[in-house]
Amino acid sequence: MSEVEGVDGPGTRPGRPDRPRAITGGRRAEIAAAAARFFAEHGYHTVGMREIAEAVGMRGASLYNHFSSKEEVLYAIALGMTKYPVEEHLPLLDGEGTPGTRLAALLRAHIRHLAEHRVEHLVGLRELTALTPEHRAEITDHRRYYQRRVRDVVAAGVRTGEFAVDNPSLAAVAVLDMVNGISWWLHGDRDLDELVESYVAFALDGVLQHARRRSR
Amino acid sequence: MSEVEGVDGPGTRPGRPDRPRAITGGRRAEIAAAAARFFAEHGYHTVGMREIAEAVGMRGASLYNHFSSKEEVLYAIALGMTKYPVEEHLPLLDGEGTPGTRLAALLRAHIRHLAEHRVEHLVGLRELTALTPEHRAEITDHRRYYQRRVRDVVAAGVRTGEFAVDNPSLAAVAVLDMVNGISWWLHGDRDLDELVESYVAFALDGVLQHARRRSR
DNA sequence: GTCTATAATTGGATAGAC
DNA sequence: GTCTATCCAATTATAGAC
Repeated sequence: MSEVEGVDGPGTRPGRPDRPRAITGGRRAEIAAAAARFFAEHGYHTVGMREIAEAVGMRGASLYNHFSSKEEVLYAIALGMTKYPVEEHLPLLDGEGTPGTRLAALLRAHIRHLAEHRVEHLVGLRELTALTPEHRAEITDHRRYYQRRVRDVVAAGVRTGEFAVDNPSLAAVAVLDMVNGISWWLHGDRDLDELVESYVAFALDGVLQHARRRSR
Repeated sequence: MSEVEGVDGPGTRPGRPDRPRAITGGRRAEIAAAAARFFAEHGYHTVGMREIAEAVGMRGASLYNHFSSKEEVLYAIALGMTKYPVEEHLPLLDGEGTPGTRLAALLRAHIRHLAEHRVEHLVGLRELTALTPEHRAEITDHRRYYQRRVRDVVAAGVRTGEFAVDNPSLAAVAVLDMVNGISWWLHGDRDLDELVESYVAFALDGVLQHARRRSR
C-alpha cells in the first residue's frame, strides 16, 4: 500500500492518474521499504546507497532515478509516519461518541498502523537528526499538531467527567510516548489484538483515570 | 560528577587512587559531556571529532589521548545511562515498604537521573546502532535486566493486591517507555518535582491500576 | 598531553553510454 | 531507467615533533 506519503512522488507517477497505486506500490515504495528495514536495524548513516540498491536488485546509481538524495528517502519514510496519521487518524476524533470512545478509536488505528509499519515508525522517531532542517521542521510540526489534537480530546474527556487527570497536556504526551515506545521492541510473534486492547486500557483506564485514585 | 561509568577510565586515572574524582570530573568526563550535547542535537554521525574537540578547547587529534575512538565516547555515554541505574537505582527495589512504595522510589530516582542527564539519556536510547555489536549487546543486557527487575516488583504488587494488571511484563514495559519518553521533549524551564510526581501517579495510580476499572 | 600534518577509507553523488 | 566508472568531499585515525 502506498499509504506512505511522498513515496509515490512525481518520479514514478504514471500517465493515467487513476492507476491503482495501492496495488503496485511502485519502485519508490519498494526502495523506501527496503531502506527503512536497513535504517531500523543498522541506523541511517551506517547504511549505504549501494546496500539499499542491492536489496531491490539494482545498482547504487540507479536509485537516483527515484530519489534525488539519500536524505529524501528518509524524508519519505518519516513523512509516511507523520503526515499520514494526521490525515487518516485524526478524523476519528471528530466522529460519533464520547471523548473516550473517540480517543480509543484513534489509539487503535495508531497502534495498528505502527505495528504494520514498525520499522518505518522506528526510523521516523529516531533519525530526525539526519533530515535537513526544513524537513525536520515539517515532520516535527505534524507531530506537534497530532499531539495537540490528542491533548484536546483528553481535555474534553475531563470536562465530561469521563477522564480524571490534572494536566491534559502532560497526560497526552505520556500516553503517546507509551504507545510509540512499542516500535522499539515489537516483533512479529505477538497477538496484535491483545496488544492493542492492553494499551488502550493502559491509556483510558489507567493514565487518564489516575487522579481518581490517590493511593500514596 | 563522575557517575557516568567508563568516563573516568584508565586513560586519565591519576597516580593517587584516592583523588576525589567526583570534584574534578576529569578530562574524559568533560569530553563525554560535550559530545553528548552535540550527539543529542545533531546525531552521532553528524558530529565530528573536531567539533567535540573545539568545545573542550583542544584539537581533534588530542581527543585520542582520552578515548581510543569516537565509538568509545558513545559507549561511555551509553554505559552511564544503563550500568549506573542498574547499580544505583535497583537496590531501591530491595528496601523497606510495599512493592508500590519501592517502585515509586525507583521511578523517582530514575526520572531525576534522566532529567539531570537528559542529553546522555537521549543519546543512549537513540544511538545504539552506532555501537560495536559487543558494546551494543552489553548495553542491551543492562536494559533488559533493569526491565526484568521492574516487572518482578510489578508482579509482587499484583500478588499483594496493591496493583491490578493482567500482564505485569507488558505493564512494566509500558511504564518504562512512558517514563523514558520524557528525554525526547524535556527542557529546563519545568518544575521537576511536579513532573516526577505526575509520572509516578501516571504509573502507580494509572497504568498499574488499569484492571480495576473497566469503563468500556 | 597537545600540536601540525597527513594518511586512508568511505560513501554520496554525477557523467555519459546503452 | 539502468548500467559502469569515477569524482569528490568529508572524516576517522595515525605519525611524529614539542
